[in-house]
Amino acid sequence: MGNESLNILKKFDLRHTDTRENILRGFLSKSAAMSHGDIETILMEGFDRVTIYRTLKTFVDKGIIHKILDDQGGVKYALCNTNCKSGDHHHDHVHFKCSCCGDTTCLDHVQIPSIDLPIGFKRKEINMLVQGICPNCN
Amino acid sequence: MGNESLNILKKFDLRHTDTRENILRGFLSKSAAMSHGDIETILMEGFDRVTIYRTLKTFVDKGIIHKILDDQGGVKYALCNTNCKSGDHHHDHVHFKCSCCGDTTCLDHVQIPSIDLPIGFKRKEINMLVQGICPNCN
DNA sequence: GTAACTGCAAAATATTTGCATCCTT
DNA sequence: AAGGATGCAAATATTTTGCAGTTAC
Repeated sequence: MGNESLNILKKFDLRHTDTRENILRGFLSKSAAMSHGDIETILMEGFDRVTIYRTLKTFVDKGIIHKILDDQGGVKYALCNTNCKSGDHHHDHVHFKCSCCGDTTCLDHVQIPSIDLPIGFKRKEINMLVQGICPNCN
Repeated sequence: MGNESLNILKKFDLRHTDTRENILRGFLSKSAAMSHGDIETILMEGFDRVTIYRTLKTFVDKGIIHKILDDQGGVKYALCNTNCKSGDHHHDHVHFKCSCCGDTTCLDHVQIPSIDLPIGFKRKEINMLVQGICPNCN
């Protein structure tokens, strides 16, 4: 068994520090995506804003977490489920934001449907954000 | 014929001012979405940053333009093509961002495909952002 | 020991608010 | 004339950068 967050840090060749371990623990224990503010909250006092920014950046770069944007430009982060590698994210799943509780989640098993683009357009990556009501609020 | 931007202002019950007319002219003459910075550029000097913010907000509220976010959270605006009313936008089309030239456009004729959500989720609104290469850069 | 990581200060950016003045209707 | 719109200053919010000190390996 061992400590899941430690394993992740080791797997991605990152040093083990308190901030990193706690942030990872937060992600592992919560299914919804977290904003910078959410993370500040779970860390309580004693952690530096800047360190959080840098930690999140590091995690995104390594492919441990990915950025999620809502319709208003709000930034959140969530664990990468599949095999994302450094600088190479694969997220062809849908993001869902509940307009009631505000939680944003990755619908890992919902594939983004294919789409017919007009002539001349070449698709590379698709992001899809669905807004509505989640099961908890329904 | 007359002045298109004047007509729009009249239609939406807004006063005719230089800033508004010029910003609208900008939108009408450009097919790609514009960021706050883009607008500052086309207006050249003599216009206040704050006024632009307020003008854009007014236009969004009235349903003249809509906000578009790219994958990095960049904010752009584009004219509403269809019949959007005050506080009630209808944008079931796809947004396309060219990773080459950076232009973001509304693919008005591409409908967002329907999607099967897991049980318990209720869809309200869907946003779709496709990234790739546009015809101009292809 | 050394490179990586943190924490603090400060800079750079982005957006909002208050208020006096000016302009459209 | 009157309310709406603007411009300036300043407040907020968000993210980045520099650097010295600390820590994991």
